[in-house]
Amino acid sequence: MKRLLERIDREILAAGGKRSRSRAVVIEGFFRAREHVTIEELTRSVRENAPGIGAVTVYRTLKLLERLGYAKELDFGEGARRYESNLSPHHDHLVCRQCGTVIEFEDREIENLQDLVTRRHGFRPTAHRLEIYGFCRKCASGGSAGRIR
Amino acid sequence: MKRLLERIDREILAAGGKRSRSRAVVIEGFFRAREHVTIEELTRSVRENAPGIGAVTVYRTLKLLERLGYAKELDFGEGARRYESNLSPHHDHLVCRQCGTVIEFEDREIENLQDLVTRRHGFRPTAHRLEIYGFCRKCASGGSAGRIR
DNA sequence: CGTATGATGAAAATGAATTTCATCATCAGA
DNA sequence: TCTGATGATGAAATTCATTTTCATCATACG
Repeated sequence: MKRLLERIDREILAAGGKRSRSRAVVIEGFFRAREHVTIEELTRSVRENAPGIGAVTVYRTLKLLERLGYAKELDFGEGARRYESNLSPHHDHLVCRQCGTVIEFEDREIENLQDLVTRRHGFRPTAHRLEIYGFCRKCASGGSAGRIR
Repeated sequence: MKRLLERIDREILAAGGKRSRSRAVVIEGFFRAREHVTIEELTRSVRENAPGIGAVTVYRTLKLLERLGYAKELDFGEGARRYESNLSPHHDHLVCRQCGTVIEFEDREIENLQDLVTRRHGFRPTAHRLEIYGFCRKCASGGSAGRIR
């Protein structure tokens, strides 16, 4: 973690930025946070240690991490974005409509087929998003059976 | 088209709704519009014939069509939703980051693999979204080569 | 040190989407 | 055909996430 933070620090410097306490706290908070945090969640957790930090700084810092390639924006259609760390290998998401649980999965074969389709249309792909919405094991079987939200 | 509009009309009546001129205009406009319209686009085009129609009515009518299963919300991360008619069979999207072109594709095999993954995690799927972002043939080859937006 | 400039946070601005509310239109029953 | 209940409408107000502005603070670097 320390190495990572130092590396990001160096990249920011190299890009003409300056160090800042607040930003460091946000970055560390982000990598410690659970996967798929919202700005609001992250702001709240970061403020437990550093109460003064404004939500604006969290917004700005996550945009920065995204530009540097360390964070990825997600949108599960909840009205607010989420961010995940980009350190773990690529994966897609299963999102439970009942309890909100998100399961990550990775499927080489789906990816390969996507590449095929893309190439067939003369497209040069740069990114993709695949989300499957439904009900997780618990919610699908549980009594409150799947009302669609 | 006439049959379709009548059918929707009946469904609205059956659900306790009433007929309305404005709504009829919006619905017909929606089915005539190009795939993947934004509210703003649709409002503008609808107003060419019926100038008085408010954007709110367009919002409400599309929500209604979605509830009835005739429209589907899309989000290509542009800040505003798009809607597409749900009459044509299921498909996914290739979105060009340069010129905005959207190509639709359908791949049974990808769908099958998705079902497999989903089942493997005990999930009961209700919907999914797959979008591949990149550069279309023209933009990938053209001089203004792929700046990422 | 001193200064140029990046970073911050509060408040204001933006912009899509939704809600409110007074008014209008439609349906159903008399 | 009237008439009352209620759904639909559009303008304006509201909401809410995100972005911008701006005065101030902090950092890097000479």
